[in-house]
Amino acid sequence: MELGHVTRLDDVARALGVSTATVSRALSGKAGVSSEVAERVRRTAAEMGYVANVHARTLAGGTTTVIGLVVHEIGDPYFTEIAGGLVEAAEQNDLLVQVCHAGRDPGRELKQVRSLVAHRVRAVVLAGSGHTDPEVDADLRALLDGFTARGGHVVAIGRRHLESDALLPDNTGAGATLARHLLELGHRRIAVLGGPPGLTTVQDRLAGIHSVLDGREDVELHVLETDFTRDGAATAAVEVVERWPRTTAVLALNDAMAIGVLDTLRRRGVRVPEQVSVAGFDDVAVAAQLSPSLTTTRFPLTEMGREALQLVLTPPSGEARRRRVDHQLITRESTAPPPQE
Amino acid sequence: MELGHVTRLDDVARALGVSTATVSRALSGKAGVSSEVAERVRRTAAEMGYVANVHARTLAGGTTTVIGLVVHEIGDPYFTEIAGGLVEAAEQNDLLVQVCHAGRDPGRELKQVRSLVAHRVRAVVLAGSGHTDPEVDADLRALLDGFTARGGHVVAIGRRHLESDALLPDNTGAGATLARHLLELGHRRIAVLGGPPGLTTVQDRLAGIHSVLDGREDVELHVLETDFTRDGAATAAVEVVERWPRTTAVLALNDAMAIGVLDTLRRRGVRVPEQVSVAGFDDVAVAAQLSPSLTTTRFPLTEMGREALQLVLTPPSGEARRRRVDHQLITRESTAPPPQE
DNA sequence: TTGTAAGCGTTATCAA
DNA sequence: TTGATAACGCTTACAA
Repeated sequence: MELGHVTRLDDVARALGVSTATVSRALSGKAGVSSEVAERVRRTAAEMGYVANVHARTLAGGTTTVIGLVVHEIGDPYFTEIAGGLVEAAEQNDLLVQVCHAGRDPGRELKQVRSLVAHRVRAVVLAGSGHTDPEVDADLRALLDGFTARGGHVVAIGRRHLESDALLPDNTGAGATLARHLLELGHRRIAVLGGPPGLTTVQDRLAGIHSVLDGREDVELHVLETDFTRDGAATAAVEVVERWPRTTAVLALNDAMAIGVLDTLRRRGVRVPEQVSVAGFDDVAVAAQLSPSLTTTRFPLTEMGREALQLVLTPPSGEARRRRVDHQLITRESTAPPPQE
Repeated sequence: MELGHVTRLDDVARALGVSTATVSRALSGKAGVSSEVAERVRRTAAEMGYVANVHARTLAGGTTTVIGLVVHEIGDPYFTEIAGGLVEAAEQNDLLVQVCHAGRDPGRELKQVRSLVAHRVRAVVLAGSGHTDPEVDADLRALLDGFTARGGHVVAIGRRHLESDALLPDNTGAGATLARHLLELGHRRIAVLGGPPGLTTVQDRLAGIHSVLDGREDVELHVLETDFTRDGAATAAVEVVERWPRTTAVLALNDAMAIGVLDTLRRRGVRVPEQVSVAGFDDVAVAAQLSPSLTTTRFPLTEMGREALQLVLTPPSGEARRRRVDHQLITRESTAPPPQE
C-alpha cells in the first residue's frame, strides 16, 4: 500500500473480480452473499487495509458511529466524570464521542448541537442543568425535535424540561437529605450558597433544602445567590463569615463550590468542622481526597455516563424513558456537631 | 420548516433562483460571487435554517472541522486537563473534538486512530507517553505516515518517538529538579515509585532523577516498578514502608500516584511531611487542594491542550515543529526537611 | 459573475 | 446469489 493512497471499496471489488455491491454487502454483514464469497471478501479487505470512508457511507444512507456529548463546563469534574464513563462505554461499543463545551451559554449550546446534527451523529447526549425558563431552551427544543423526527436519538442527563430519554438525578431529595443531616448534627444557623436561579438544578436542590428547613422557628437560614463555581463560592463565603459570623454550617450547591468555601475558611483561620461545618453535592472524585474530606451527596457520575450510553444503544421506544438517579449521603470529616455555645 | 425535513443547498438555490454553485461559493466565502448576491444568499440560507451536510461536503472534497484526540486514560486528570484546554480552544475556532480512550493498549490505540483517519479528521492529537520500544508503535507510525501524506496533520503531546509536530514536556528536567529539591531539604534515603519501564515518560523522569542522585555515596535510593496509577502507588507505598522503614522521602512519578502514597501513609499513621516527604509530577488541579498540599513539578496541562490546537491551526511546514514544555517546581506542604535522627 | 455538470465513495434498488 | 446503476448533497472545474 503506497503512501497517500487509500484503498476504496472499488479497489477491493476489482481485486476479487466482484461488484462493489457484493463487497459492501459482505462487509456490512448483510444477507444476499454466499458465505464463501463473504469470507473471501473480508479476508482480502483486511489484507488490503480497507477502511470504509465514513462520509461516503453516511451520505449513502448508512448510519454514523459517532455520538455527540454537550457539557456546560469541560474542566468541571462533574462533567469530566460523566464524560469519562460515556467515552469508555462508547469505546467498548465501537462508538466515537464528539465532546462539545457550551460554557453555560444557551446560544453556544445551540450552535454546538446544530453542528452535531449536521454531522448526523447517531445520538446527542446533553449533560447538566436545564433552564427554569422554558423560553431559553425553545430553539434547542425545536432543533432536537427535528433531529428526533429524522431518527436521531436524544438523551439528557438532568434536564427534566426536555421531553427526551433522560437520567434525572434526584436533586430535590439530595437537598433534603443534606439539610436533615445538618439539622440532626444540631446546626441551627445555616448558610446556603446557591447558584444562578435560572438553573433547574439550583432550583431543585434549594427546594429540597427549603422543604426541610422552612417553617422551623429555631432555624436561621440565609441563602446567597452566587456563581455556580469554586471562585463564586469562595467570594460568597467571605460574605457569610462577615455578615453572619455565628453561622455554624455552610451548604454549597455543588462540590466545586464547597471546595471554594473550604479554601476561604482555611485562609481566614476558621477550623472545619470544629467551628463551621461544610457540605456539598455530587461527590466528585476529589471530595474524598480533600482534607478535611468533604461530606456530600453522591451521584454516581461515571456510572451515569455509562448508563447514558446504554440509553443510546437501546432504540427509542414510543415513550420517553426517564430514569431517576438516586443520591446517597456520604458523611465525611467536614461536618460535625456545631461548637458549644 | 417542517419536522423531519432538512434544508439542502438545492433548496436555498431554488428559493433564490440561482444555481447551487453560487450558493456554495457564497456560503464558503469564495471569490466569484457579487457581494450583493452573496449577501442575499447568506440571509436566505440563515432564514431557512440551512446547515451544510458535513458528509456530503467532506466527500466532495471540502475539509472537515473535526479533530481527533487520543488519550491513554480518560478519567485521569492529567488527560482531562489537556482535553479541557483542547476542547475549549477548539470551540473558539468552530472545531469539534472527537475524544478517544486507548487505555494504554497499543492495539486499542491503533484501532481508535484508524477510526479517526476513516473520519478524515483534520488532525489527530496524541496525548501521553510513547513507548520506549519503537516496535510497539510501528503500525501506528505507518498509519500516521499515510494520514500525513494525504494532508492530515498529526500533533503529539509528549511522544518524542513520533516524527510529528510535538509538545515535549521536559520530563528529564522535572525529574532532576525534584531530586535536587529533596537533596537540598536534606533527604538521603529516598524511594521512587516508577511506572512500567516501557513508557518514555517513566524512562525520562527516572533518568532525570538518576542524573542527580547516582554516584552519591551518601544517598540510599530505591526504585520500585509499579502501575502508573493511584492504586498501584498505594500498594507500592506499603512495600516501601515495610522494606525500607527508614525512608524519609517518597517520589512518585505522577500526581495520581503521589495521592495514592499520601493515602497509604495517612492510613498507616505516618505523618507527612514530619516523618516522610512526598512529591509528584504534573501539578494536576487537585494537587493544590489536598492536605497536605502536594509538592510537584508543574506542567501547564490546560495550556498544553490549547497550544496543541494552535499547532493544529497552523499548517504543517516541511520541518516538524517540536516545542519543549518547561516545568516548574511547586513547593507545597508535602515536603520538608527529614526528621532529626 | 454565473451556471452546468462531473465527480467524491458508499448504500440501496432493481434486474438478471 | 450477484451485478448495474441510481441516489446521497456537496464542491469545483469548465463553459457561458
